[in-house]
Amino acid sequence: MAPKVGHNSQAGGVAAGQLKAFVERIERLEEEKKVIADDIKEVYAEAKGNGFDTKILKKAVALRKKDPAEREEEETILQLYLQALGMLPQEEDDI
Amino acid sequence: MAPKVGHNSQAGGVAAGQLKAFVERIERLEEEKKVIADDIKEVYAEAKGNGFDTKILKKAVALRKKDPAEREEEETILQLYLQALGMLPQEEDDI
Amino acid sequence: MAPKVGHNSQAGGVAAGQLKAFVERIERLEEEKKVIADDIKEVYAEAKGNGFDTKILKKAVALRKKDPAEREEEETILQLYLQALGMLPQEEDDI
Amino acid sequence: MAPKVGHNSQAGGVAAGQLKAFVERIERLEEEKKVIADDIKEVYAEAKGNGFDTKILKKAVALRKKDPAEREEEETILQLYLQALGMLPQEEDDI
DNA sequence: GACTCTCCCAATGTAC
DNA sequence: GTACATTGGGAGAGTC
Repeated sequence: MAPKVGHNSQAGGVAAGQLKAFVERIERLEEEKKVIADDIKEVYAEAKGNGFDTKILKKAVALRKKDPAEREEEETILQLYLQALGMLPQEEDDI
Repeated sequence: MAPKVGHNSQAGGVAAGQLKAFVERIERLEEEKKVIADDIKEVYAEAKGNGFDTKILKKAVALRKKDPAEREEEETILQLYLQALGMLPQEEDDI
Repeated sequence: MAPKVGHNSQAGGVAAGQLKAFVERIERLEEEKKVIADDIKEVYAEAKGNGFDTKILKKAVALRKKDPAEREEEETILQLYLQALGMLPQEEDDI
Repeated sequence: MAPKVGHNSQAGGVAAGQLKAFVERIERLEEEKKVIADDIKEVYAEAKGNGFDTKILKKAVALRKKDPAEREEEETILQLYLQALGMLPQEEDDI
């Protein structure tokens, strides 16, 4: 007789039915995700069509996600580093 | 007199209202996307909890997206290369 | 009196000299890295010019890095999954 | 008689010797690249040990690569956007 | 109290 | 050149 395996058999030790279920859930979700990703692209394209700079727009969106305090902190340190590296117009009050 | 700017003024040349609208649409969509991405992670975690190997599961999902013919083709060429590099158990019909 | 700062002064609390040294070391190394990365691209291009498939060649190189045993293991599990998903030509010994 | 193939035989249509040569060149270069990448990490680690903020240090290094004029331009536009989004301390001269 | 282990983010590398 | 996916590193929590 052939191996007695049901529709949820574990042929080779793998629960095929369960695996399929997982894979299908993942695929469904990934599809949804792709739709949304495309929507986002569309918005950027539309913004671009209205004269906005996509690259910088993305930066602005990214900055919005950050905690303002933390952002401030980082910016301050960055300015210090840039200054130390001579990458900023010299400090006027030191002249 | 202060610059005469309306609610959709272009202070500094930027249409603030329009920009905000774009940014908010993007943020809303990104939120949705994040929710789904989290859902996907959950499914993988659940699969892992059921004994499946996450990394390999991802590979399987990726393979499913590919055209079978193309996949076959690639696999064939890869086997050729691996053989040429001596990375395969020797060809039996050559022994 | 003005702050007494030497050539390694910590204007703003940052040791400028030290920072510059770090940055310059990093930049030098990144340059070297870029040169090598370009060399690698050239080799792939040359291989392509000799009829090899770049994409698959990269896969072969990647596989070479892996421990053979581990690779075998992963491949085995993947096959199990693919079989459970009905993505493999049917098992002959089950027919 | 066995297939008459020389040391550079094209068993299966693949020039094994040539392929090996390419792969070995690539691997050698990738090794070198890895060494340098590790060196870079070390420098960052050392900088961190000296009190520098790695994340921001990376930003500074990245900024250095950019053309100053372009950088300035981008920064200006970004500020416009942030202002339009109300993410900047309000313009004093407008109060 | 330290150490491991896991989870998350960032960064690199790859595919389109 | 851009966008995705994967990998590696860092941080944080739980355990011994």
